[in-house]
Amino acid sequence: MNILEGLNPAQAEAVTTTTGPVLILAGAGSGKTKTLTHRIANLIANEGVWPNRILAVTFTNKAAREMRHRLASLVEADASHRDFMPWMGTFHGICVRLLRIDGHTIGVGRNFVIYDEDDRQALVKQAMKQLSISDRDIKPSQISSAISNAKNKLQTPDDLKGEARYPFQQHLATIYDRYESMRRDAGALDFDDLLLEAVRMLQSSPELAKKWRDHFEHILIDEYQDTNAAQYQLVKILVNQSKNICVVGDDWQSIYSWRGADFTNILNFERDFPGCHVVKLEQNYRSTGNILEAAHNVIQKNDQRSDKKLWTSAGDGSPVTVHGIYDENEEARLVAERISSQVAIGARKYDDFAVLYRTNAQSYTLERLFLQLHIPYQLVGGVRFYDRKEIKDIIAYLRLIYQPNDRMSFSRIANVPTRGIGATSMEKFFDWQSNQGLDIITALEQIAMAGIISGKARQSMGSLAAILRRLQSMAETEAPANIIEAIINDTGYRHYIDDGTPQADERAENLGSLINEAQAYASLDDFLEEVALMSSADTTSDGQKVTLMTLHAAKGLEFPVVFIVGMEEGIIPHSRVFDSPAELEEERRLCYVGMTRAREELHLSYTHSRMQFGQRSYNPTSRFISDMGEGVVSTGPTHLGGFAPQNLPDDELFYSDEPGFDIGDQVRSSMFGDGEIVDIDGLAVTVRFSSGQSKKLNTQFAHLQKL
DNA sequence: TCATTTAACGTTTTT
DNA sequence: CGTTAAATGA
Repeated sequence: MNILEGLNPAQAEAVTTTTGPVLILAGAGSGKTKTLTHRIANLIANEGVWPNRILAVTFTNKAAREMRHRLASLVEADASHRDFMPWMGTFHGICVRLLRIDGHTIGVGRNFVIYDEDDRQALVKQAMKQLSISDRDIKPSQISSAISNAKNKLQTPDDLKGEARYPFQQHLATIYDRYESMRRDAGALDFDDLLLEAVRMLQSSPELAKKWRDHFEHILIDEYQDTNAAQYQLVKILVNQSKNICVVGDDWQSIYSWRGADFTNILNFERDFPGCHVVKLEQNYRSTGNILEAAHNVIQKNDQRSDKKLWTSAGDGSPVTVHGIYDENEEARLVAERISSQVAIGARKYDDFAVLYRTNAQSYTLERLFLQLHIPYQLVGGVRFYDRKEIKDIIAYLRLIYQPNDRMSFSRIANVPTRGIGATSMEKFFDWQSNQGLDIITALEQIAMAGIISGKARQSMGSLAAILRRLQSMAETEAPANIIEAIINDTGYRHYIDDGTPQADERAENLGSLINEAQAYASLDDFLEEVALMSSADTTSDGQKVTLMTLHAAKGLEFPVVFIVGMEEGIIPHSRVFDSPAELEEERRLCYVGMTRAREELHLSYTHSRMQFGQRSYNPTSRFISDMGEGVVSTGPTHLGGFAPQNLPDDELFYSDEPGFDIGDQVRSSMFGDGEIVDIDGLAVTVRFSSGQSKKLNTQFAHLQKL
């Protein structure tokens, strides 16, 4: 049996300890996916566990897909039952499956649609309108994320109402409540509901909980450090008497606390499952010694962390390089030239490189230059394929056919392509529809006869109803790809996007790709689910291209050469975390994750100045740079020819931390009038002006005059 | 009702 | 700076 071959002793121990709780503390690059895959293979091939009785949770769909492939090739040798695969997927995906099977017990219909971030925010907006709460004082986006937070902590509107102490919280609870009833009426679940409702379902019925507890003999969870309260609760419910639960994770790589993830879940695993078997994977197979050492030195500065020391037998390798650059354009140029020259001499291929950054906005400069220099690149994240307008429109049609109560989707497509159904007609329609208690398609059919709505709109609604009804019956027999084609043709959408602009072709192409994607799915619910749960990390890498992505998106990946750009205070660590020690530690972990993606070369850069918010800003070098230690770091070129800083006046080249102001100084600004300095933070001063408002200003730009 | 213009606004990270 | 949402006029 080759399943145990090629594993080191710690990995083998993790694979062969098949009963009872197991905690695998796996450092970066220690072969954790391999261990997990082999563990599953071993359970199936050597322990005789029925694959269907195994639940394996991964962080992304891509990870699940990869694991499935590796598992297939491992087990294939003696596994005749290829169709039988373990339950594999993300928490969200698993919950969808559970809810489709048993959701009806708590009133969740089988054909629910899944709302994404945009849908949720749009619905919040509608809820606020209904409650006549102005979106000037309270931002829908703020409410939307607050609702998400509440759901991740399993809090209901009533829970919030109970502890509401400020007007905002009361409003929040009210809007949340209305949002929930509107969402239910639409037959929809949002992202967080998938977890929340699955937990609620299992908690509501002891028999149901027992059914699934008995079903899953083995549970494995990857990236356990990034589980949130709802996911944790789900795990606790599903683990049965024999406690065959195996979690893998690394608290040093926990970077999703802003999404409700709680890495103390992994630190407390031993407490939750007493007597658990702990395996530490500390041998790193990915990076060279210098990279590992520098990354280690950065993470050491955190207080909230477990103790471990990764090691490698790979040798020191080249030192980590640090480049101080003039501005973000020069930074992009440095990266581009490094890549081009290495590819030109045949030392590397384009897909050996990854450029990592903290915020998506930073990709812009890189993209522009890469396009100019004809460097092929692939952007992970950013504007997702499924976020494009034309794609979302078609998806909305599909959703409406699938779930004819989905108002959100109907609102989106009612007048797309334009058919003369305006805001007033829509309002009348919704009023009438909810009074009659009909689903949207039926209501459309009947409103034409009711004489509520006049002229053109009335006629349009009638013909739209006919089209939708026909598509709906089609959906019972036809594959998703055919339905999409029918939508594009029958609704006049194809003609609608062909508006003569240069983007018309691109849109048509996108629709073609959508049909292609859909070919892979046999049923509408599978396709809609896949679309809804698709993540940016799930974009398949294709061909010889440099990869551009955020540090977050890089989790779990590796590249021979990694650039991390924007190593500046305010970017990494991000300025929004400065007053929170816990969040600062997360930034440090994020930096650690980025650094440990590199196999052979790691290049870091920071700039003297950078355009942010359309303003030039001057950020000090990131504190993480000085934490890396001197032995492993070599300082690279600090500028490139042509745009060298020495061409510039001295006073723009260097700045001191002393802005020449003190707290309490009276100053005059040409923009805001007179005021008093109330706070100083490096080059930024906060001024309270006589008008009453406070402003944070950069002393280099504001031209404040001392009085 | 729709298209064009104008204003505001936002940038952390995403299943 | 660049994008999207509201406002305005036709």
